[in-house]
Amino acid sequence: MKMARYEAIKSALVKQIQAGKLAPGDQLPSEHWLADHYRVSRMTARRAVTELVQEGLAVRQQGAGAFVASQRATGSLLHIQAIDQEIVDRGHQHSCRVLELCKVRPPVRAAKALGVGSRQVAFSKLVHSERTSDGIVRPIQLECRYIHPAWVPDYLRQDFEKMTPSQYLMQVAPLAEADHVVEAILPDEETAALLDMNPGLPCLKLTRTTYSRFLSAGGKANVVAYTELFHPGDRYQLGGHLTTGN
Amino acid sequence: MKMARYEAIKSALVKQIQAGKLAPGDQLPSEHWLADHYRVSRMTARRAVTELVQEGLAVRQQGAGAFVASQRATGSLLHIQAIDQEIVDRGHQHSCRVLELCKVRPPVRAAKALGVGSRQVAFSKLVHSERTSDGIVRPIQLECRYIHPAWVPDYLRQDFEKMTPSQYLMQVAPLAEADHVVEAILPDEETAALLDMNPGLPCLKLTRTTYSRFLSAGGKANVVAYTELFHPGDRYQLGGHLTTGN
DNA sequence: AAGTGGTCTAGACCACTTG
DNA sequence: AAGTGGTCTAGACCACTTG
Repeated sequence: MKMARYEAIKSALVKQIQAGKLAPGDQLPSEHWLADHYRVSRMTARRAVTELVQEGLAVRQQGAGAFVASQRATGSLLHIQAIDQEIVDRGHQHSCRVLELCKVRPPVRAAKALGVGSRQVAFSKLVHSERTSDGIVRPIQLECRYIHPAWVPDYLRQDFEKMTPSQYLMQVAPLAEADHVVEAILPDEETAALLDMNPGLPCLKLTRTTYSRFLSAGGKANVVAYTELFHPGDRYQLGGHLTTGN
Repeated sequence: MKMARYEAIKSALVKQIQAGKLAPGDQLPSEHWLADHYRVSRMTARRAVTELVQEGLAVRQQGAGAFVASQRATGSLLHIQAIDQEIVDRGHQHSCRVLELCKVRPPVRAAKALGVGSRQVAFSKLVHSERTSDGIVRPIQLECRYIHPAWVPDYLRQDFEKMTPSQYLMQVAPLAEADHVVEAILPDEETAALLDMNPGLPCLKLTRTTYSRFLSAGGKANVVAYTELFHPGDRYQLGGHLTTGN
């Protein structure tokens, strides 16, 4: 197992950072110096530094140099998946039921996120259920989604029991980004009933604002959807494993 | 504003992917072909492809080629920060109070995560509070942390009102990764009291398992800490913005 | 055997920051 | 003015996958 030369340089630098010889804020050796010192071309030395930057261990500033990144506080990442995917990944069966699919005047928070003022938008309300291997079916997510009208003229004509709104949107408006907010709330009566849960027990609520990869052009907004997702607290948890540092 | 040549190639490829001319699974033009076609060196063509891969739009397979990545389900990421950082970022003041700092026999779930059997481990229990600009101080997080004994012999001698456990651990055992689980729960009486919240109102609970970047060696475990974090549901939400794809 | 990506060279010019 | 990173060239050899 031969180590690439850029990897050797990189791990030498990592070692110095971990040993504290290079403290946060300290300047790394310049790419030219590394190239000389390790007798490699600058492209190779540069790659070592580039990977440190990509891994969040260093930052670069053109004209000035590369510096050891300040230790980030326990910054970690949580991966959020589509609910149907999540259920399938657990080895269970997903199904969903459409409760509403119509035009509505959105609540203020949704109208704000979508930037539609007081115009009407497409709205869908679904319950996603999970069937475990014992055959038990239980609701796991209530999805309330407000769609920017410019983006999805055909949204209201879809059959979301066959293809989830999330899947449909992915096709017509490839998604690039999403904002998420996670909260613990007490469900209102209707939500508790739809999720088949004891009122008084908490809900995990996700609020998602979805953006498209296509840049906004010609009056089309960049925000595609504003979605509120409610989960029974005793039946659903959000899990994630991801690396620290950037 | 001149566009770099690798960026031009990259955006040409992105356009073809978005237009559907290159569908998921299709092979991208080879780096050699791109170099010829755009009259650039292969290093430059390669960089264009490399960035597509890093952005999750393509995957490479040595010897075979690069291929358009399959559209992922709405996978998005949530950034989780250390609480003190989060409070400071909001422009408020952070403080914390140590409730317990001792050795304990950990609960089963913690013992399992740490891999310590029935041995004793270091334990800390803190309340983190936020002081807003109006001078109001309110608890925002209850932190219960179990520490693998092999990793932090001096843990129990620290003054965590000066430096948070998270900051301390970062110094002695540089963190690489963390598992997170997010739940909505009802707090028990003690937790509700410590967080100064109405019992009956929900808590946002984060469970974090922290790993070190240093590989396990000589019997030292790789898991550094198992932590449970409780937040008042009406005062705290987890927010995050991040790109999709990968 | 031919094509592909993975690594690497030994230069070059440029934009930018710093003393 | 000197040093730094940002981009780029025109090659090379290698490891790997595919027909």
